[in-house]
Amino acid sequence: MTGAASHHRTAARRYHHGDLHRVLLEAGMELVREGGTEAVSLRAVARRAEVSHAAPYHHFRDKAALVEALAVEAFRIFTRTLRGSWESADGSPLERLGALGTAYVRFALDHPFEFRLMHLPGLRQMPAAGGASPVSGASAEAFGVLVDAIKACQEPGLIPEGDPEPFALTAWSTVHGLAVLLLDGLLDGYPFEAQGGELAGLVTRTLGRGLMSR
Amino acid sequence: MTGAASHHRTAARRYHHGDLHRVLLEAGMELVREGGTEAVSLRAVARRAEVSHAAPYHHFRDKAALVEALAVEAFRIFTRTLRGSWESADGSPLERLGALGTAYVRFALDHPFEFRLMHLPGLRQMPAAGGASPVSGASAEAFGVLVDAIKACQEPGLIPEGDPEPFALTAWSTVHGLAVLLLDGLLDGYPFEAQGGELAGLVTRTLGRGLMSR
DNA sequence: TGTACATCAGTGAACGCGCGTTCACTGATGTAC
DNA sequence: TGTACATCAGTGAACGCGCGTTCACTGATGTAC
Repeated sequence: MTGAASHHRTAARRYHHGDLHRVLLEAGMELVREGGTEAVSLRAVARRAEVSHAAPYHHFRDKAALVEALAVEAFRIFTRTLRGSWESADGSPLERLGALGTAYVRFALDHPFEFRLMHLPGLRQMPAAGGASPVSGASAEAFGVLVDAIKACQEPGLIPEGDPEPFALTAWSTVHGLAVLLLDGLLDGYPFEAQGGELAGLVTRTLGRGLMSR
Repeated sequence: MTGAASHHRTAARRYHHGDLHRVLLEAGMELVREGGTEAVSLRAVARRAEVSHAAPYHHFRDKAALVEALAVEAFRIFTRTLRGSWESADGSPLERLGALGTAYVRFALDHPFEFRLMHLPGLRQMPAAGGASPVSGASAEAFGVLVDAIKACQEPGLIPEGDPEPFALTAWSTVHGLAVLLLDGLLDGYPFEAQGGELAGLVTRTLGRGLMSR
């Protein structure tokens, strides 16, 4: 058994990797999960993928491009989680909206590094080919889940009619703020620090009352 | 006029600086305002203060200590701004609470780098001498302004009685979330992007209704 | 008021580090004929 | 089915960079007597 072969259970190592792009992204996400965005460097990613440190340049223009791709990836996972939570929630649309908000906060607490990656400063100034950055598109899709939930509440009259986006924005701000404050540890010192679920319930109930009573 | 003297209008340069600690903090805050937290390094701060790059070690144990001190400084400015806004606001306590929320968002938009500095990940794990980190203390004071505002609303019955902290937390989450989303540029693509004031008004009105109607 | 001396707060050289990026190269792959 | 050749996707050495931190040093300051 050669050294190279021992690194790869399924296939002998080939000079041309085959799917290095994919492997690099996965290595990057692993690094993010383990050590946050700070742990991501082109060299570290290459190391993790067991490839020379210059190889990634055949797949990403520069470091920023890799980070951007990772952020898009994180947003996709996030959106899928949110959508799953909305679809599997029971009760009235308003109750399901509450479950969605709780899922938002829970995701942030369960995947803090991915969540922070999605909100890395400067991520949106990337000069994309067309106009809007891929990250903007990915985050817009996550927001879409929220907007749909608001619409579902409006249909039976649980939330007043009209443009759903202002409502969605308010809801988004609230759960996002709670998630960030929890992640920051800004709420560590308070007696009601029943992290996650309880706080999220409290906050979303208040939010729900505000949304209902126009 | 010697070179050294031309750098200092008021006094000739002395070997012992006199107040280097203060000057280093100010240089650090300047760097933050100009280029964000990423622009802060011990060497850059020393350069800005016109001092050798080893000098800061007589005033800060290491880089983390400097960043921590800068974050505390930023929180102090922030708290002062919030308190000023609450004290100078007109109208009912609920209206003044709305003004406070708007001031929160406005601060974030006006001082994005300082705001981000206050919420740098990892800032709170600093091992302080006693127990709680100085940053935690500084942020608790900012939160105190919000709690006091909630109490002022409870007194005339505008918000239900009881522990004010859950209410304050909800309000905090909402304005903090809005501020962060705006700063992230997550709201750039939407038609209602009347940045700051309008969005803040919209969100705080919904929040206010939620707080009132227990 | 003067002097000796400890302490404080600077200086500048040096260390090692990991990083992003470039470059000439080479092995593997796919295609035209 | 072969063969020539262009292209693709790797390799490994090298570059320069700024950084945090340490160290021996030195000038300035303050205090005891």
